[in-house]
Amino acid sequence: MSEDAFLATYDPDAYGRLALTVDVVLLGLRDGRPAALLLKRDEHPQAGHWALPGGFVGVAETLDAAAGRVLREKAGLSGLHLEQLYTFGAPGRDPRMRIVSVAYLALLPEAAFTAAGRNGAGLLPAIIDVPWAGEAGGPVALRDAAGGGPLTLAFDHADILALAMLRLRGKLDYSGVGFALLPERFTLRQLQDVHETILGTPLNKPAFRRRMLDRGWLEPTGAREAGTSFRPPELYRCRKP
Amino acid sequence: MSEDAFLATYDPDAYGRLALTVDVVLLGLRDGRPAALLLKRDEHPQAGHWALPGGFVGVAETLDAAAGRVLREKAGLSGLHLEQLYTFGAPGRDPRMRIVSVAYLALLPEAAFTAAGRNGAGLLPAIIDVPWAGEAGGPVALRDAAGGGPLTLAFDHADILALAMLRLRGKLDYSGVGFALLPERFTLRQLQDVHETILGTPLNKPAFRRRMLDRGWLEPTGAREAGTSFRPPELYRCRKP
DNA sequence: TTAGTTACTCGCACGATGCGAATAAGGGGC
DNA sequence: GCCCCTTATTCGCATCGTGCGAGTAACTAA
Repeated sequence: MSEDAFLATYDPDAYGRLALTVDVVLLGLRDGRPAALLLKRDEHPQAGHWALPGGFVGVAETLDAAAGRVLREKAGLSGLHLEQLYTFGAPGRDPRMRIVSVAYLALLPEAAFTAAGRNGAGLLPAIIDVPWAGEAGGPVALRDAAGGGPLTLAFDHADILALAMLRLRGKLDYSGVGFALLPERFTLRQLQDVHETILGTPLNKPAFRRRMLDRGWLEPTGAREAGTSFRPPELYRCRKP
Repeated sequence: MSEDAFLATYDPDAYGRLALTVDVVLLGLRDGRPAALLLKRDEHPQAGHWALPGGFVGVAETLDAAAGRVLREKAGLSGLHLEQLYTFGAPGRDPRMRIVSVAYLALLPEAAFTAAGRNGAGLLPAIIDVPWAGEAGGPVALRDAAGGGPLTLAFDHADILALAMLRLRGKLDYSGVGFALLPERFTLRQLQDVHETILGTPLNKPAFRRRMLDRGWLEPTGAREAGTSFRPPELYRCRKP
């Protein structure tokens, strides 16, 4: 049998049905803490629970494209840093059927984060409390950024979020990923704040400064931050992340 | 409508059909070079081409379990280091239909690698030539470990293999993953050989030694390697990887 | 016992980093 | 204009990890 003949008779259902989704962790900073944007499920299953924005993968759609579409449709955002995180496929993770989910991590600068939380899409900013130090990993706790009440997520989304924090911590200091959490132009202090917030550790200022400048990823703009009542810091731009 | 009622009427085909597979990169060392075990496809599509061992994910099967099953059924191996790598889902990657593949990385100690290459399962050991330095990433070249002829892989399996090498290089020196390429007990020289082979760089012996011992992952066994015609090196065991 | 080979250790140089202190620069009050 | 307050930015030093050459130790074979 030729390959063409084989393809003509191929039965797509021979190996059982399953569905594929993407779930996107919308991560940003809020009040000096890591935070994520959550969506209240208004359909079954688990209607009324908080969850990561997600959606089914279209049959002719790249996984990256599906994640980008979710970002656009559910949060009205585009052009963000977006990377694949991990694929979650435990058989019982969704009661509908076998649903395998490719998790993505999206990083939002502070302005985009607060804007997305207010644009009427129903996205809830939730503070992420990371109880472990370094890159030990483990569960994280969530609470409403406004109210403070603890939140529980639908499905296995808490695991996804925890993995996102772990991955971000791991990549932060060797991979310019931190710039994705800052505006186009930023000060070294802001960059340090981002790192301290994600890592959950205070960092030494001169050492951090030196390390970042020695990396060669930063480009001074010549401009300085306005509106300060003290010496205005230089604004930098990211060159290579 | 209650959640139960919703689930009873849920249509699993509402979002289009696709299939999910796992593909496993069986990585080991051969003659001081990184190598992978490949399988000749004897069914369409791309019958006759070399490919990574893989299989469809069972409908009630964990992704990790599916990867373990592939390892067992196609290579007769179990108990190996196995980790999820990345999920490949470009729409045209398989001509049959939309097939999304979760790639796994399996690491084989040298003995398991040579044994699996000979146990009649038809696995071909292929040397991996990595043309890039450090963690730059990019395509890798494959050639038959016996003959030397260059090999081309089916589907996008070359991309998967290249990513596996990149990931392995990145994780090697901070994550005890190198021990998975060694037998239970090994000498420091063997460990250094593994690192040099994977990284593609010669390493300084005293520095490597000191670094590894300071990590605290190694435990001296008190025994020494036998059969040498010179001073026998101490055998170590891995404690914490 | 000696030669030969490899395991293992020492000592030093150098670069990266932690860290406190000194200096620079702007705004606001006077 | 001058002083004070606050933060930015730089300096100098101690410390640690690492690269590296050379030395010492241990074993086999002859």
